[in-house]
Amino acid sequence: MVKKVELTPRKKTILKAIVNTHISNGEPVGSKSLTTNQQIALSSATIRNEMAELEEMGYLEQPHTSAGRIPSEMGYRFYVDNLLQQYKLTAGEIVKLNSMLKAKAAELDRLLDNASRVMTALTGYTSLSVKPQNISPSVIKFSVIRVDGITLLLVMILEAGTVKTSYMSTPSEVDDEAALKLQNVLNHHIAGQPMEQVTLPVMMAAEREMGEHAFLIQSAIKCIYDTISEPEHADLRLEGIDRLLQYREYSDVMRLRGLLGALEKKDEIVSMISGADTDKVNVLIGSENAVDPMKDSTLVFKTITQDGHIVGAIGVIGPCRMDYSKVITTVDYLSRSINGLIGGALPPPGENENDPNNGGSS
Amino acid sequence: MVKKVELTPRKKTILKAIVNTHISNGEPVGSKSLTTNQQIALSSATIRNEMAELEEMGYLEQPHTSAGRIPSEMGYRFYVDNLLQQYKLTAGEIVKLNSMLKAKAAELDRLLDNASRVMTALTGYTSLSVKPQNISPSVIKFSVIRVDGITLLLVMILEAGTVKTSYMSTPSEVDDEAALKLQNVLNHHIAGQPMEQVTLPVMMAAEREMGEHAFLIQSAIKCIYDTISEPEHADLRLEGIDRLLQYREYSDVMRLRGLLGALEKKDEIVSMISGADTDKVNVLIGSENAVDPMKDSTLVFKTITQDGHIVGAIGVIGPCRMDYSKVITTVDYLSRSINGLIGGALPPPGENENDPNNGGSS
DNA sequence: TTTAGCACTCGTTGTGCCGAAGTGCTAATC
DNA sequence: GATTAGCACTTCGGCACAACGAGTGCTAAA
Repeated sequence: MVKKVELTPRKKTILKAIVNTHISNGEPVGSKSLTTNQQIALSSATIRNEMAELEEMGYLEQPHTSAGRIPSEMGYRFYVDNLLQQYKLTAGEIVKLNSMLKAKAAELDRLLDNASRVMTALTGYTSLSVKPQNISPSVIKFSVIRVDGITLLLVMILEAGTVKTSYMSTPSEVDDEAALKLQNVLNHHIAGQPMEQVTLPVMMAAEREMGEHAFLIQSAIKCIYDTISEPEHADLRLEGIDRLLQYREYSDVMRLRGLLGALEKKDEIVSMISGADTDKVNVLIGSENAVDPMKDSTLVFKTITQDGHIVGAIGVIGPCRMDYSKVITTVDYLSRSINGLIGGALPPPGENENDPNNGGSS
Repeated sequence: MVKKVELTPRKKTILKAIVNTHISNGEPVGSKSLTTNQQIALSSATIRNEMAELEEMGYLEQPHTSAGRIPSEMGYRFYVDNLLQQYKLTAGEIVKLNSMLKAKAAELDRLLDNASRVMTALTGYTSLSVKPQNISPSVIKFSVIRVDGITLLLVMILEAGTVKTSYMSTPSEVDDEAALKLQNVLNHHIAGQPMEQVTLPVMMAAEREMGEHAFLIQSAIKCIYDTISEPEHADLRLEGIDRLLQYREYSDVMRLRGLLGALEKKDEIVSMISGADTDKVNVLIGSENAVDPMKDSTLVFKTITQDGHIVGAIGVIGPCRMDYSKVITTVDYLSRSINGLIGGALPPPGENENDPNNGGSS
């Protein structure tokens, strides 16, 4: 049923027009409504024939006999891959984007949240931001701060610059000197290696070096372990959920519920995103999404990387009939900006340089 | 129309029965269906009369002439204040609650998240957790860690034990000694006082003490200021939004959208919660909620306090016909547990001691 | 004071009908 | 051969209408 033939330019024009109008009004588009289109100087009958062929080829679908056509997933895919017109951010939009990012926000957390908010505001879709868990990262540097007699604060600087802190209770009183000692020993023996390699011999060496305060090592290592290897329950945040409801695709309660339920399973989403391409905007249309209740939706996202590691992602979720052009551009712009701000390799995008680089994925 | 008269015991029983059955099935309850109730050995006609009077008094409403009655907001209020039967957490539920809390989680953030999750799981309603912003807290103790030549990490221990960190770029190379110096000076001059009191003279004194590294003070103070006085954009999190959709109250898309939209305005919700009573479970029924789109919903929450300050809150949001008994008990149990864990004055609740202490609020 | 009975109300459900939109196909036209 | 006009056909959505049922209020009897 689906023949893989190159589309004629005319078919492309028609397909593009169909997708565009369907995206904007959500209704099946009929042959007649296309005759008003400037690009297409054809009668409705001709268009009907072309549409029939496009359907034959798999790019269009008909909800029922006497309705217009809507793009199939394959149609959207083709549109995204080949027909997308470049969206140009307006000056106002760029100002909005930048002002959001300029807000004192050196920390990734806050950057992601801000980005999420502005994405929702600009695109009108629900947006998401992800901070994936670090898989047992190693600590670059320790610092031990004595809070009071029996409480220490461990500060851990992790690989990507992330900072974690954790309070640690000590079995007995410790003084500043002991804290400093602990700090030195931790930096000496533990820092720089993944936690799996902190084996018994390593710990014993550390204890030896601690001298009379050896008892601190046990608690400290447990504390470190708990802090950095905690699952961090895959932080996924949604912003603007109410936006979903403006599309009739989600007025079916069961479908909406399914989607929301799926989005609650944050780990799944996060692992999906973590496995994606890091160098482009990923567009997962309909059943390209692994999770079943998302098969009616489209997820557009791009990862944030630092030193080659994925440290997060931002994206947008909405119906398949999505303003791809605008969404992709926005996601791309923001992710580049963030990458730039956190000191990644990519420069922050200039105001005129928007190259979404949207490649297919399925 | 609403006469303030004491209800007869029989009226109470009937009202209670009505609320209970309406809560469980969501439909208007008719006089006949109540005759099967053991507590009420009356004919439907008698019950009808009582119901008519209860409606007269304002406790019940009739969606339309030939439907049963549903509780009015006032009915719910009375139910919550006077008729609520003690819900007894089952052993299994307590296990669930505790296991969630035992998970290594000394940090409030994680505690709140966990609590939220388990609340949703146990009650079946959407739950929320709030971490309000600290209004310009003062730093108890500073620690300065030299990351590399031109980067320092400031660690700030705030009043309630919260730890904040922030990277700070230095204008020129600094060594360990300078970092240590900065730490001492910050602890000496800045620690312990609210940021408003860090005035020019204070800063100058600090700079004087810094000697050749005086230039660090400016950046440091700006950095501190940015970090601790940042609005922290009122952190409100929802868990289990999909749960909302199982109630027919929210199958009306516009209403649902309104509610979700309102919940997106996190600041409003947070400020509402921050202004609430700290020593009991707050129950805001329908129009007792300040925000308009929440007027069809009920919000049950309790604040988490530490040293008398509100440091967070957990709660549940759902339709007015909510399983108040279970929800209130769960929220109370969890909030007490958390208060206990973060070292508040209240002891964590024992397994048999559930005293929700639900007072009216409007 | 309670209850049985009955007329009444009103929402819900199911049915049939009609119009609108849009198609596919055929035959005429360029 | 490609395009177009015309027409019969299909399907959905909305509307009116009737039948039904649940539940009430009221009256009169127990």
